[in-house]
Amino acid sequence: MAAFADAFATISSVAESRADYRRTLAKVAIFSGLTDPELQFLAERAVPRQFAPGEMVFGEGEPCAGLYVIERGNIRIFKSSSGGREQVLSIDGPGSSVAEVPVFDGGNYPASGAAVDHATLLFVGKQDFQALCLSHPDVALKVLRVVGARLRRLVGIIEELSFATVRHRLASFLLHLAQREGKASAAGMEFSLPGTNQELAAQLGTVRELVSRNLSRLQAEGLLKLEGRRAVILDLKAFEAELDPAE
Amino acid sequence: MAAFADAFATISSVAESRADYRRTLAKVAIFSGLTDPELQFLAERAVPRQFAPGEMVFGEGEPCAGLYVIERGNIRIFKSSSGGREQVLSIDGPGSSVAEVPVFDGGNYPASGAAVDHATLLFVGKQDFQALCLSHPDVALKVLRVVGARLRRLVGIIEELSFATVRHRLASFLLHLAQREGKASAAGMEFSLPGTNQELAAQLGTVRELVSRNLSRLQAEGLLKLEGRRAVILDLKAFEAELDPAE
DNA sequence: CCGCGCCTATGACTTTTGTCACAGGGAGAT
DNA sequence: ATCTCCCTGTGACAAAAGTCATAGGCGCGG
Repeated sequence: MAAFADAFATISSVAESRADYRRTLAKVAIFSGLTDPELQFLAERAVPRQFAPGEMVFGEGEPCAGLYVIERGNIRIFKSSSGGREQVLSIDGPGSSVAEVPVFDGGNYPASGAAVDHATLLFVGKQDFQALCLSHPDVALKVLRVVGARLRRLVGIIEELSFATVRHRLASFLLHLAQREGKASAAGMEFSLPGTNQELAAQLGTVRELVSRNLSRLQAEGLLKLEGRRAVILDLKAFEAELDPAE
Repeated sequence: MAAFADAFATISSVAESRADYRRTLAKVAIFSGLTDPELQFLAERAVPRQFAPGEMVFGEGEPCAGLYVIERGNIRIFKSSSGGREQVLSIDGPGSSVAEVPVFDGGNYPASGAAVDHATLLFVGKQDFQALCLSHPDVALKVLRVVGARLRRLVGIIEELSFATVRHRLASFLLHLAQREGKASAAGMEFSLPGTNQELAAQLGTVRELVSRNLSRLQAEGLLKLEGRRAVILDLKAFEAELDPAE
């Protein structure tokens, strides 16, 4: 009886999950516009996977079996050097897909992926996805749009690494952050720094110490105020001026 | 009579060009596998354009009207900084296509393109190409493969800029060059440096002087021999060893 | 042949970046 | 509480990157 109840619960939770998956998939850019049966087709084949904070989703150089759709949490895509440094390429949140590229060119993962926080992903097999693209040409076009956006971001990173100083990159990062998630307070735009200085450094392509130093310097110059992980941009204009000269 | 002869010559040369275009298009990765009528469709709509060495094909930020297929010559895709520096993203030769990405995401060109030498391109309009992708899903998949390769290259550039020194990048560049176009001579792999030091610097993401200095240094250390624009890698192993430690 | 323009090579210097070492702070576990 | 552990902040230093100025080479047109 207990066994029966367990089995029933499992079946019903599976059915429920599938419906959840379908809802999750429907929200993803590359699958928007698909009909319910098509989503159902994918949902039935999707494999859910849970990740703890910091856990690897895939490693650079590994052969690619399929792509992931983010249901919950955030995934950090990064390169790591033999010296132990990391360079973040992107951080993607719920509704994004990850690793579309290697699915198509047949190569290995060009970079590693790890969960930032506790994350739930749906894995979609390579063959299923390719089949979908062949039967639904507009899906391929949507993937191209998404990959295009990714490519633009990478070009942006190259531009910054090649032309801009760490100070510059930091200022630019903070400004974007403030614009996206900052709240206007009496003093200026207020927001909180994401993650540790180490993680910030990985996104800017530098090391912990330089982030710390440059934050201090911006504060000493009166452009920024820091209180723990809360930051306030005091002089928005000066901050923006920081971006013009050398970019 | 002369007018008639001219007109005839023009007509016949146009017909001939279209056949040429079709042959050119057939060699391009993203169009491989298309049938003759399909190629013909594109060839009839393709617009040929000639470029002098150094001439701009498109500029960063301009709206994108379509993509280019390279018939002859080489195109350099690059970003430029306000300080006058340039960062080369890729150099593509005959049989490659350029600017596929902005065709799909509808955005502007993310970087500039200029002819390296005297170049002949075929311009394919956005709408024609999108229509083709919708009617031939495998074309979209091929585009995805090409774009994927491009993305991988960009990730490689980021990795080098972020983790490797100029010396490192230069050594790596020379090694690749030697492997691709070098001839094994008595002393070692011989090849010629492409373009000026300035152009080399743009590909490595640095400035003229550092290229010059590092070349000298490699020579002083006995790894490399230079005679004008001819270079010989004397110690292949030492050169390869140069790549391991910090990458 | 000479002068001009463009390229290379190189020394001297500045700025930026990165490394190492160490002190202190705060959160959580025992 | 006190002890870890991990994070931050910083000074001192080393290495790399970039700037500026200058000298010299090479090819080309007048």
